[in-house]
Amino acid sequence: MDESGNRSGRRVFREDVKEFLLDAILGGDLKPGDRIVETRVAQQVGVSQGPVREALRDLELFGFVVSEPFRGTRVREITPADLIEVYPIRAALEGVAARDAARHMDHDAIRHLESCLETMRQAAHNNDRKTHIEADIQFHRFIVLKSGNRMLLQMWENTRLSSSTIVTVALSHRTLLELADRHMEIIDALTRQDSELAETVMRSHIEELATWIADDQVDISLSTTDKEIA
Amino acid sequence: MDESGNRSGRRVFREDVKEFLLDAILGGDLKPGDRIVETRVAQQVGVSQGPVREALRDLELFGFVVSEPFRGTRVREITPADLIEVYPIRAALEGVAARDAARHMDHDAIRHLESCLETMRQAAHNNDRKTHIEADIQFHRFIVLKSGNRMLLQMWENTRLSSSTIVTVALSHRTLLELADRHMEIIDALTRQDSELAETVMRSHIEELATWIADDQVDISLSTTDKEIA
DNA sequence: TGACTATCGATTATCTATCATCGATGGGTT
DNA sequence: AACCCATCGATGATAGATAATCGATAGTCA
Repeated sequence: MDESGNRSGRRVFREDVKEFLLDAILGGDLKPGDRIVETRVAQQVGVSQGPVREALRDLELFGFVVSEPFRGTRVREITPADLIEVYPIRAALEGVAARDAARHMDHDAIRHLESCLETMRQAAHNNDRKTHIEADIQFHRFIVLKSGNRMLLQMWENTRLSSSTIVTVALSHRTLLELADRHMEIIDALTRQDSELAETVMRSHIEELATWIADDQVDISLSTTDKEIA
Repeated sequence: MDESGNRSGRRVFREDVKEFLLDAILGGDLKPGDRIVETRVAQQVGVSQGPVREALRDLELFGFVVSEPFRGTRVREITPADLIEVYPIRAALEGVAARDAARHMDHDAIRHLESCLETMRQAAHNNDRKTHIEADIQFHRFIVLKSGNRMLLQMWENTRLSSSTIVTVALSHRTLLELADRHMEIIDALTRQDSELAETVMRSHIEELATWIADDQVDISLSTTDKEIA
């Protein structure tokens, strides 16, 4: 079965439109607050308005955009207040994921995480924020995958939890190397196959991000240049 | 602002269709495995196919139905394996909700929970499963609401976590009174405004459900009559 | 009798046209 | 100059038509 889950491999246009829009949002072509006009997107992608409406609705439920009936759709502006709400959720979900994953972490799995960490370090060295973020997300996603809980993985992917990593990297004032190296303790906990420790460490790892955002919130209001995301 | 969040109060047809379908699914008119034909629903509700497609997509993302491109939509069959995956998620999320809610539980809030518990007890006495379920959901929803985390509440509502309560009541072999009374310890923990205790108790409350489902799974495969949901 | 293939009906996906809504703007009045 | 209201353009929402897809069925052949 192909990646779209369809036996025949046929895809609906909604998926193409969604990819197009996600690329634009995550790539910076569409910025927070930007209005998304259905008919314009339809023209750009080469489809009719229907699949565009469906794609936008998906993205709305995933938290990437916001809309009101008859008033159009905008790219969601993620505020520090949003992040402060999302981190307890991430901490809880990824804590459970780490707990259940700890029982399935063989040598290859640990090496995969170490590889992600090494990629983060290299990216920090090169000041390559984009690669750093992708490796960070890949690190966390792998742990959720190893938990064996498909519903948890779907929920993790279908919310904008992973996009919060993007904003954290942008908003926090830590160096990329700092952000990379703090993943080491997760690897240690998972290597020990200690479920309880894995959960505790993962929750602390994420809850600390919320503390940083909360502490920096005063700074942010005094300085707007940090809002730019690579 | 009205409940649809729209300033002018205008609603799109998608919401009407969604309510229609949810009523049919939760009310038993549409059973797990039943096929949902877009054009037929459109005719029944009195709208065109477009809003029906949008409503079905929402319900798919919420986990109530499943579909494949070009192959139609069916009501999702919730298996014990599904539940065993959902409970760790519920436990984690509602644990966090209880933790954060514990700081905001004034006297009126405690009384509201006690009222829900009393409704459950009355429903148990009357063998009224539907009212019992509704009060149970209301109980948990209120705690999530009191956490003050809007995103958590939205996530709790936008997944089918609440529908897992429906299935648990049906699948577990406990009496309705047993199911009602086990909420008492949550109220106790919240009354103490003890965040850590509240989280621990809530997680145990939900994780125990998973244990019951896992233990009963052998029984379920031997007896199909229990699959009927009131 | 079983396997294979063509056909058809049901249904989904998409397109186009049109209606409804909202916000911006300009003119008129005070 | 400020305020109010009518109008209009842009855009969202929906209806109806049509194209594409899939599964069931029937016919044919070995």
